[in-house]
Amino acid sequence: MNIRQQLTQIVSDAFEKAGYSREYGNVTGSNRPDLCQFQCNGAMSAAKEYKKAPIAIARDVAELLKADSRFSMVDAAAPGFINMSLDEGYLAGLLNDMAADSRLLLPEMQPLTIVIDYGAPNVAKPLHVGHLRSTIIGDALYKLAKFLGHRVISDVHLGDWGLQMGLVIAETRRQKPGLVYFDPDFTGEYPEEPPLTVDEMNFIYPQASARAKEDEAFAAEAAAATVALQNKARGYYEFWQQIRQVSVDDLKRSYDILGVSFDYWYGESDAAPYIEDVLKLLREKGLLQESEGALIVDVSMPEDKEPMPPMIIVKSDGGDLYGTTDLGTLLQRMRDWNPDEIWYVVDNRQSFHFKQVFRCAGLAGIIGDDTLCIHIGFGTMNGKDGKPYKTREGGVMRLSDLIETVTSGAYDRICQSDVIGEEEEKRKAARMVGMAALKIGDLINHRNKDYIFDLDRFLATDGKTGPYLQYTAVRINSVLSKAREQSLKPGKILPPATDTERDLMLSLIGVADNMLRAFADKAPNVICESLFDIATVFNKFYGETKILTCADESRRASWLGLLELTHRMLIILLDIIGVDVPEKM
RNA sequence: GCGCCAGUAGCUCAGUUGGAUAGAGCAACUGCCUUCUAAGCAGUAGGCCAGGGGUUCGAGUCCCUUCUGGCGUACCA
Repeated sequence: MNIRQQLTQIVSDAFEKAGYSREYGNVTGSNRPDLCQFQCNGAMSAAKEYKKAPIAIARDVAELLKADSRFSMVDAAAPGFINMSLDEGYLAGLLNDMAADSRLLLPEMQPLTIVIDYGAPNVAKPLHVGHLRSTIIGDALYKLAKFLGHRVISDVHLGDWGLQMGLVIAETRRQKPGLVYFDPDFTGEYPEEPPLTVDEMNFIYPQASARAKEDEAFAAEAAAATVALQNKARGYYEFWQQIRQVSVDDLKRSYDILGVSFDYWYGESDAAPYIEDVLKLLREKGLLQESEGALIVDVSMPEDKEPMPPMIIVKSDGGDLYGTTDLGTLLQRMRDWNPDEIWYVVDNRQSFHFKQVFRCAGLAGIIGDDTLCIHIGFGTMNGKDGKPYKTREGGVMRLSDLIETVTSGAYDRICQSDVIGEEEEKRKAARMVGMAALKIGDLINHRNKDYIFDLDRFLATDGKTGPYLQYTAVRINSVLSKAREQSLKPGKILPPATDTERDLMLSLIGVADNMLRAFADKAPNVICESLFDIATVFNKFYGETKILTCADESRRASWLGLLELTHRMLIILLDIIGVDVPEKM
């Protein structure tokens, strides 16, 4: 059990012993660090039930807690706070326990099977800055859930089966009509060479998209090509396989640089074999209706103030929609993995879509009551004008360009100091620092809100940034390796010698609780806050304390032990966020 | 029209589920490197938590309402 849970249990016991319900014993971190380390506000809530002054209840409970040697101080404060601080020997003991426990004193949890869907980067379109969010938020949640002991399955879930594919097919046919894929009389083997390079594809898609907007006939061609593809028409399907592969290879390179990997590279197209069954289920339940030539499902619920528009399952031209493939994918996931939870890490703008899909899946019995589908939405990246981010030229910024900018900024900064000599090591560190700046710059924001994309902030190296966290870890590492050179060994952690050291210890024992909170809220920014909390206190401690030259041997060993634990906590948390730490910087 | 999300320091953002004196970073100003990495530390200044009502011992947080912004709202994803 982590510290907050332990304290909650102790205080709950005291409430019970004093004759009150134990449900009032919840302990939280202190709002007034000048008064105490932990507090319980339950006496004030209990006052109503027991028709008694809150301060009297607080005193009853505090009186019992005072006898507990784990506290150095317990006090009842007006109007009814119970303030507590830990005995320093007990605190040191907790840290030693934590240092010995690979799970950081986290409670045993029932392991869940969780599927994470990263919401469809599109085939044939390069990754742009908007894709950064779903990738790194999803990756952080993936790693967090794994650390907590859950079984997690990630699926990049490519957008490879919708209209965008039809657009590329139609536009390519227009530009390169000679390709064998478009010859209906062709009966031979299709070539092994891909018909398009990534760059050609990245060029063709925007053209197609623009043309479809102004040319109705072309738009119809693209829609027809989409349906043909979904029916696996010969030629189209082989063409699609080729460009999908080219695109996936390119995406894999980008994700490699981001340091993100997926368990499955499924896409919408992999849902195709399940769509028959989805339609069958919907029909059996009598949910499918015809309307204006399309097949729809009414997903309204009595609690809606306004009836929700129906979900379109099959378009009037026979094509499948995003929602249809999502239902198919859901069926696949239930059959293959039977997950407890499915998390969709997708832009907030799609919340309506997911509401429809989840409702429809529930009605059709694709998912049962014991499977929880959650849309983990996030806000859009806006420019300084508050509108969706555009480059100076007016286009979307490609992710690879952003990474390049940030990395070269980090490289310049590294070259300003001389801690790294070798060129190759400089470049390696620059990649790590640049990536840290990028990831922390994004994840520090609460995921749900839109935020201002400010390149300068991503390039900043001081303040609340990724490089600050890395620098803190590098400093600790530097002391520890100097200690090793001098054969100084870390030892048992002793009760704190200074206020700052105590603050550092309190930050460290709070990590487990922060992880649980981050998990409950699906909020990586909580992990970031925990990191900055530790790093800030540590840097203060570092400035105040001469560690290696300390004459008292057991004190020095204790500090080295504390440094090791601090370093380990930083690394664990940074690893969840997806940030590596260089040797030097 | 209806629905969802948001409005907190000059700027960018936190705010532990209703607690005590609302916190960081940036920008500005003042100090600290012959001593374990100064990408650091200490300090100063900066607030009608969009406005108005309500709920209660207690509201940035919950309810109602107005204003402002973003997004969505049957055949894109």
